[in-house]
Amino acid sequence: MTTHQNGTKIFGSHIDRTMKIIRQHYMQAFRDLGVDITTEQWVIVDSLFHQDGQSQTELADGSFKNMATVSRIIDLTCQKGFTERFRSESDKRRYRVFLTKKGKEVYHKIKPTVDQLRQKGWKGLSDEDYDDFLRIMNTIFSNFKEAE
Amino acid sequence: MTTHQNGTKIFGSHIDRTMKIIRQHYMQAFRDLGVDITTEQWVIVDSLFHQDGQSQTELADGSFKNMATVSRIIDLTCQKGFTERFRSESDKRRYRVFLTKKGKEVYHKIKPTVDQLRQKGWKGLSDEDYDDFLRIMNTIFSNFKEAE
DNA sequence: GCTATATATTTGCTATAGCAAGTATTTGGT
DNA sequence: ACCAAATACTTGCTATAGCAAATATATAGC
Repeated sequence: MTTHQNGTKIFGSHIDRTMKIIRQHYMQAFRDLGVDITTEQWVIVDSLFHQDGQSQTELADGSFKNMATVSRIIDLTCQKGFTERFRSESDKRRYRVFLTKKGKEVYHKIKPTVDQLRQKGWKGLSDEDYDDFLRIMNTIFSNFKEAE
Repeated sequence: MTTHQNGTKIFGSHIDRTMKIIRQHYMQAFRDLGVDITTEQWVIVDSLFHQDGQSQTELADGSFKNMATVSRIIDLTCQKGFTERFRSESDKRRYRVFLTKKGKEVYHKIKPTVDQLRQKGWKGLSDEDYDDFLRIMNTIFSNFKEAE
């Protein structure tokens, strides 16, 4: 992986490969735990645990996913019995998505492992690094976002 | 997006959303250029431009992709006439993948735009930030990689 | 030279991802 | 109250992604 090239900074490939290995280790950890859930399904379950009854649009915005993608992920979490969909009373276009009892159990089963993975991933890095990390990631994000 | 939570550092979601927006803007730029190519196909074309005749395994390793994924990406770049596959003489299990004339033209057409995107993405960030960025990304990567 | 093992690639399966088009419902303007 | 535009969601299409099993070829150990 070349680091420099006529002054331009290459960042995409580093971000890509880091994201891939994170995903792989999450998947492996969930498999080891014996929970049939993917990382993207976990993101939704985690989001609902902290705020239950979100609409699919809210879930999409919160997880930076496409509405179509969220629609399909929730198809699967519902099939697996982690979530339930109900039409919103006040706006019949919307669903409200809720965690089931099983969904909450899965959350509690997985959460400690997620914390361990986060600590493992950040090992050797400091609080200052975290500030830098957030600033750099948010800057790149905004540089593209603001151009939209 | 919560930044802290009982001391553990959340990094996956930031990396994920940044990677997504990068990909989207690359895709849009390629569409605007009128070139029918995806970001992942671009990665392969770029790699071959710098070292032609790589095997699929080498391309997979260099781009942190799965061999199956690379196999399918190259199916598409061959269909589109950007690349060609030939069986290696010395090892008939392998292919050697080469850029075609069209593939090289596509590279030259796209490269300036890619440089612009890189500069745009890094705007507001310094050379020191780049060192931090590389160190942090590589540390997270290694923290997981070394556990394998 | 044979056989077990390793390597390179493909194919099938499932999931994520984004775009575009379609449906249903709601909202805003008049 | 009515109609146009906006919003929420789904579905079809194509591409990326990883795992596992299958095929073909190469290599190592004997």
